[in-house]
Amino acid sequence: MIKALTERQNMRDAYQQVVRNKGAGGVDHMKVDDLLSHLTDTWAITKSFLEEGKYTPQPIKGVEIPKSNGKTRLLGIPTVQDRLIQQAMCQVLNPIFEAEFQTHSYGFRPNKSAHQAVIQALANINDGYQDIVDIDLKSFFDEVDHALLLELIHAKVKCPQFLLLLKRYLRAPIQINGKLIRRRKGVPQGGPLSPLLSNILLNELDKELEKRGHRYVRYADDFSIYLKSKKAAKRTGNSIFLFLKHKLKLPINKEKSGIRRPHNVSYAQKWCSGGRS
DNA sequence: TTTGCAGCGAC
RNA sequence: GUUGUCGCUGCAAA
Repeated sequence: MIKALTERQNMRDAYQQVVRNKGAGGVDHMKVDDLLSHLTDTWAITKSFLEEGKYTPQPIKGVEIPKSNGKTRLLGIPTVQDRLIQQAMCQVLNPIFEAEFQTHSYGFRPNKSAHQAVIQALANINDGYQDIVDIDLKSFFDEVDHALLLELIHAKVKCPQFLLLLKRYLRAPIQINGKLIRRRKGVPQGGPLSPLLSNILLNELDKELEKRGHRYVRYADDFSIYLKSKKAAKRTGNSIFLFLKHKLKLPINKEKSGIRRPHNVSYAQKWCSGGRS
């Protein structure tokens, strides 16, 4: 596994992906081949550190940005080198877990869009599932349980070096105005791996919902379950609340969660107007 | 058919 | 200062 990670082609792809984004956050505009040859020695060192489990990620930079609702969100931005390594990790993990993911999860996945999620939501309503349980996970990214996540990945990936590296990325301290702060839970919002990790954890929720035969739609941490009566919706909502709290150790924002009817499907309206339809 | 640039949206 | 994944649109070039 760690070998696949450090393969030259995988690193090349990871580099291109990192550089493709925006101003490339501190990467100078070297050509890929230049960089790779320039990295021959630097990268060899990094590579051996990765393979021997000696690599320690640098702290992530904490940046507060304003959200649309007036509050702020804390980003955790890894260094360019760590973004590159995480991207490479993402590329080897993605195909493994993509095979596991359920069809009604739409966030952060290749060939899946918010628009498709809306179509599915409307289809559920059209089929008579008109009582909708809407659950809002409280600052989901910041609450992810490390042990649980590592356990889920261990089930599919046995390579100890890879798991150690991943653990170190999860535990990397965050630096806010020069102060280093330890992190005991959560995935940094800003790391290339984070969206995939969030799906890996919430895939357990998907599997539970599938097992119970529910109609549902999930887009990242935002999801709804579609039932045929208010009573069933209430019961399911409570049950899933307990599942999330105990099995996945995720707190729920009770004020923003609840049961509603299709005419105020807020997110569908948002997606319809924004994402067209 | 494909690639490069720019922008928009979701979380 | 501002990161990330995914999706879409537009333009340009062969």
